[in-house]
Amino acid sequence: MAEERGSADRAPLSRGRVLRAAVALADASGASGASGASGADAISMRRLAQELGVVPMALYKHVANKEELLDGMVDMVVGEIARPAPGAGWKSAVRQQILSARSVLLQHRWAARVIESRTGPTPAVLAYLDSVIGTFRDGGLSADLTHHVMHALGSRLLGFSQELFDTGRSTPPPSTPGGSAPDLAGAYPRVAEIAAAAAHDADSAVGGGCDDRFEFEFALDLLLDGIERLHHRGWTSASP
Amino acid sequence: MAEERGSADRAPLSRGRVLRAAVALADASGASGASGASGADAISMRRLAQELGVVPMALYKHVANKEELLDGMVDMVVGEIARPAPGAGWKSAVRQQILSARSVLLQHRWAARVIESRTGPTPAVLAYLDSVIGTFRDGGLSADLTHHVMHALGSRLLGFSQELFDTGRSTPPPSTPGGSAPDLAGAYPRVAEIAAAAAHDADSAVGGGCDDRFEFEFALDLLLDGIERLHHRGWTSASP
DNA sequence: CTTGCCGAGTGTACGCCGTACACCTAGGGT
DNA sequence: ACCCTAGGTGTACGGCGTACACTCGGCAAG
Repeated sequence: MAEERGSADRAPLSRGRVLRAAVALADASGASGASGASGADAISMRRLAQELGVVPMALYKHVANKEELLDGMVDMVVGEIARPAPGAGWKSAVRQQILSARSVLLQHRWAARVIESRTGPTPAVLAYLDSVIGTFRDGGLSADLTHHVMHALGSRLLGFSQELFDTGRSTPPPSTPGGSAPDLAGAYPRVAEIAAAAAHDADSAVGGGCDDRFEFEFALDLLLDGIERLHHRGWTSASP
Repeated sequence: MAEERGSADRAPLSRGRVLRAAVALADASGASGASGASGADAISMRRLAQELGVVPMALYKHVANKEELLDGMVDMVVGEIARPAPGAGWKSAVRQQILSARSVLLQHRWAARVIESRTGPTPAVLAYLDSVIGTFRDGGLSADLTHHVMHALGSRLLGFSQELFDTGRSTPPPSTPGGSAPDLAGAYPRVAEIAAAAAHDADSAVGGGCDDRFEFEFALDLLLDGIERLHHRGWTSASP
């Protein structure tokens, strides 16, 4: 069974193989040089079938439809998130867990958009949430507080940045691309001022954007610190 | 010019009319009864053209392509967000502003997904951000802190819930739809426990979901309180 | 060995999508 | 009278997801 030979690999095709190929295809299509859509757009049944050396309809013997394919891809990615080291307190355990989720998302840049497009939870996501909830509960947080805290963290639990526009790359999508740059500084002076504050230390980011990692941890710690305070205060759903 | 008559309105078609019709179409296609996709999926050039009694290609005389159409729709929705009452302090002003943004998003349920799909900022979004930044700065927050705070709030500024899966409606997307319900309670006991805590007070939500408004304000206040504390402490980018 | 089944892979076809391109046509400035 | 142009049209192309009928190979039952 462990025999997959030759150039045109004719391994018998299975749900696992389909899903793995789909993830690989999406990974490989990030910022494609030519001939292909990038990221999530690259995932089409036809393209995936071609990648597997198979006719498109063959895939439907292993996944019900494209939605289920995407669900499977999400589960595959979420399954990559490392489980936390058991020693630390709930706060640093959750922190570490979420940062680990973020690092997985950074390795699969298409995944954020795909996860956003899902309407219901997939098994791996539920298992992940279950584990995070366990960390909170074992840390002593009440079920009540934990419930609201899970909502408050929301997609950040999976490493989402929740940026408004995907960071970096600012200038020309809306108006004239060839014109000068009076737009930002002139029409939106406050935005310009704040954007200028981004140039504080050009250390981690590749190009002109903000320090994404710093921003992510800033927001995360803001939330975790707030949660800790509520916990110490014995917060419940009825409080001033 | 101000004469639009008759049943089959033959007003000359303009960018504004196209955009307005697109927003109306998307609004009307939320939870469609029959014959149509719901929400964001309902927005297709062909469908929109049909709605306007026109051939699809006619639209391209007023918008460059579908991306620009979506940008325009976003601007239209963001433009609906009420400007804040000028009296109050920065904290309640921002709070009120964000809740107002949320109420707009709730009136255009398709908008969240569309905004998420945009890659760059549109003019109305920039103007909105400019206004929020102004509130922070006028409230005395440093440019440095305001910068990070804007990142931390992220899409929540526009009223996004940032839920992991769009809330309510839990059960059957992943596994067998006809089976019993041992899945959740059995396989994910912590999730079940936390979900049970959702049944605290069934007041505001329509059906079985959580109290979305409460969750939203909980998270928002968690962030705003944290921001306030950092501000009072004189936080800067270098601090323990 | 024959027979029949059954599941994996195939081929064709449909309806939808965005949009490039050539065309027409009515209205207005010269 | 002229042509120019802006706005609307018709046709067509390539890509998408997927329904449906099929073929073909291996395998259990007879």
